[in-house]
Order: sequence, then structure tokens, then C-alpha cells
Amino acid sequence: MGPPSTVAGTASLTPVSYLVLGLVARHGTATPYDLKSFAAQSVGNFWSFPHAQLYKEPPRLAEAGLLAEEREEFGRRRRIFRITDAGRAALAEWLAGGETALGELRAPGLLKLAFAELGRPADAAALARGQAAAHRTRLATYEAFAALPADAMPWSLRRALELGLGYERLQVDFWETLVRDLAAGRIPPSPSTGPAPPAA
Amino acid sequence: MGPPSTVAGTASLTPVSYLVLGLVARHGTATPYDLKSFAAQSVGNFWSFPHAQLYKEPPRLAEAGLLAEEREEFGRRRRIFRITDAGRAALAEWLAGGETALGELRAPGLLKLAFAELGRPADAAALARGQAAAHRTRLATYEAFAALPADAMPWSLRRALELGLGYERLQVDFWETLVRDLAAGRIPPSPSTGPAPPAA
DNA sequence: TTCAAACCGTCCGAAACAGACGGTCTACTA
DNA sequence: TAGTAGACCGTCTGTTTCGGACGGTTTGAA
Repeated sequence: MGPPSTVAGTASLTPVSYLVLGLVARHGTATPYDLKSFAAQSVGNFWSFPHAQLYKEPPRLAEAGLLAEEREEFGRRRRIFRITDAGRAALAEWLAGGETALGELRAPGLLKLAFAELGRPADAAALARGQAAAHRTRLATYEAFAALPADAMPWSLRRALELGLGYERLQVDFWETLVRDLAAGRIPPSPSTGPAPPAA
Repeated sequence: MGPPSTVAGTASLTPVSYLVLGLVARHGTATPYDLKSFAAQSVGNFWSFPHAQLYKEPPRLAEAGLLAEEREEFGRRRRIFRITDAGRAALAEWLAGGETALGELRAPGLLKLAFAELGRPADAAALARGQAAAHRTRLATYEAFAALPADAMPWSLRRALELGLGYERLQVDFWETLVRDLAAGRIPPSPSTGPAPPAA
């Protein structure tokens, strides 16, 4: 009647689970607070998790046998987690797992843009300027990260960062182009994609 | 003790709220089921909402005075929604609203890649191939959409689609490059991306 | 000794989520 | 006329996430 933890502990593992497992595996040991920091300066850039989850998940994984828990002897007596063989196995299984879902382009700015025809053109222009600026900022952050020495992060993380870089550049280009097109009164999709505008 | 709906109905409006408002405004009237379909063939491509929300949200908005509700006279007697002036105002306010949040690159594949160093290179290669294929598929879908005649969708939606197209192309390129690099034993980030590492 | 500032952790209400489940209508068939 | 397949349409429920308020602890500087 207990919670249905599958045999080897392969219960329902969520993305957070793997984040934690991966982070702990990568760093050897970690307290929840460490996880928070590690995440913040790596994957957290692309995919943020409420920190409360990083406190809840490790005990859950420990219960499933995927992490081992100890305590600091003095001071705050924080929980320190270490990965177990079962945990390493679960992580490996995930990494080797076939089908990986796709995810979506859930950008609030995109949603707003999709309905921009219902507002004033000036609003669309403001949106575009705002998005361009915001993405430029984030792009700068990523570039600073990318400028770190080669051994500052594992190759895989650097690759991920590179996708992030490409993504931000795409966004910046997109919104800047939109700003220009709107300013030029060029409303249709793209400079050269203009079949006759619908009945003046 | 009711839910704290702010004066003019500007309670807490979520992205779903605006999706509904926008869709109804765009089409004149809509039943929840219509919303489901409209969404599916427009923004739903980038940002999917559980359909239950599209049934729950309209009554909520109607209660706030942003939509007006009527009933089919016969048959299923479905709820038909129409936007009110207050609704149009809320929508306009949103569209004109300054700060728009940024959103994240929440791609499961990216998370997995970030930890690929912990697995076998072959796994990373498989991941890359899988992602490339999946994104190629979605790219094809978007391209079919984009091939529609100019008047098949409003300019703003088409613009949004264009960002989606760019995004999928970026993904396809990224993963395909990774496949090649991995096959060639070229693991580091990128063939030519080497600014002089600071202080060797 | 006191205090501020950083550090660290828990808790909770409100939504979102995913999908099972059930009802209703139309059109075709017998 | 009656039956029925299949599309169409809608609701409900348990679980998980979200986001942030809130509170305690430790350090070290004054």
C-alpha cells in the first residue's frame, strides 16, 4: 500500500529528479543549498526550478535509495547528499533513454506578438523593442559565461550553453528585424514575402 | 468572501486568460471547444494548454465581466462567448503593457545534454540524432503552415510562426552539428570557437 | 556585546497539469 | 423506424508545480 516505488527505485522521476541526480553526481556531494547555487549557474539559466523543489527532491530521492544522506556534524547540521550506485544507474538509464520529449517555445512575448494585430502598431513596436533589449541583456550574460576558460565547465554543459547562445541571438535578431520592419511600415511577415496586401 | 476580483475585472489574468480573450476577440464568438481548435492550429503549436483550462477560463472571464456568455438555443446548448468592452480593454491593456517577461528554453533534450558528460558518448550521439529528427518533423509542420496563403492568418500570427520556424531550424542545425562532431570525435564546443583563453 | 548582512530552510495556498471518464449528436445502415 | 458507429463535446479529480512569504542561523565587523 506504500507509494509505488518501482523495484530499483525507478519510480516516477521528473526533470527535477535528474537535475538533482546529475548535479550531485557531477559535484560529488551537495546540500540542497548547494544545488540551488549549482543550478543557478548552469542549467538554471535555461530552465529554472523553484528552489523549494531543490529542498524537497533530495530527501525523496534518498528515500528511493538513489541518494545517500548524511549530516554535517556541527554548525547547521545540513543534509549532505551523495549519489548511490542505484542513483548512478538511474541517471545512466535516463541518459541512455531513447525518446526525449521536445518542449515548447513558451515565450510570453511570442504569445503577445501572436495577438498584436488586435492592438495598435505602436504597441507591437514597443513590445519588439522591449524584447530585443531584454534578450540582448541575457545574451550578454551567456557570452560572459561562454568566455570562461575551457575547463570551467564540462563539454556537455558548454554545448548546452551554445544552444542557449544561438537561441538568444535568434531572438535578438528576430525582434530587431521586427522593430525595423514596423518602423518602415513593413507589416507583412517578411521583407520579400509580400503578395499583394489584402484589399486596401 | 468571494474571490478577490479587482474592480474593473482586472483580477489576476494569466496567459490563458489572454489567449482566450484574444481568440474570442479574433473570431467574434467561440465555444470552449472552438477555443480548443483555434488554439491548436495557432499558438498552441508553440505553447500548449491543457484543454480543461480552455473550458474553465471563459466562465471565469465572464464572471469578471470580460466576456459575455450566451447559450445555443437547441442541440447541445453550448456556451457561446463574446468579448465585452471591458474584455477588449483588458486585452488592449495587456497588448500595450510594457514589461513582458522572457520565458525559458525549457527543452528536455537540453537538460539531458547538459549532463551528457556523465553518460557514454554513444548516448549523447543517440540523443542528438533523436532530437534532430524530432525537430525536423516539427519544422516540416511549421513549414506547411507557413506555406498557407497570406490571408490565412493575421500578420502577427505569421510573424510568430516565423520565430517558431527560426527556432526549429536552430534546433535542427544544432543537433545535426552535434551529431557530426560527435561522430568525428570532436567533442569540444565548436570547431572554431576559440578566443584566446584568458591567461593560459 | 551588539548588530547587520549574508546564509539557509520550510511552509502553504493557488494554479496548472494530465488524462480518465462520460455524455450527446449526426449520419449511415438495416 | 430503430439501431449504432464514430465524431464531437464537456467535466472531473488527484497530483505536482509554482512562487514567494516567512523564519531561523551563522559570521564577522564595529
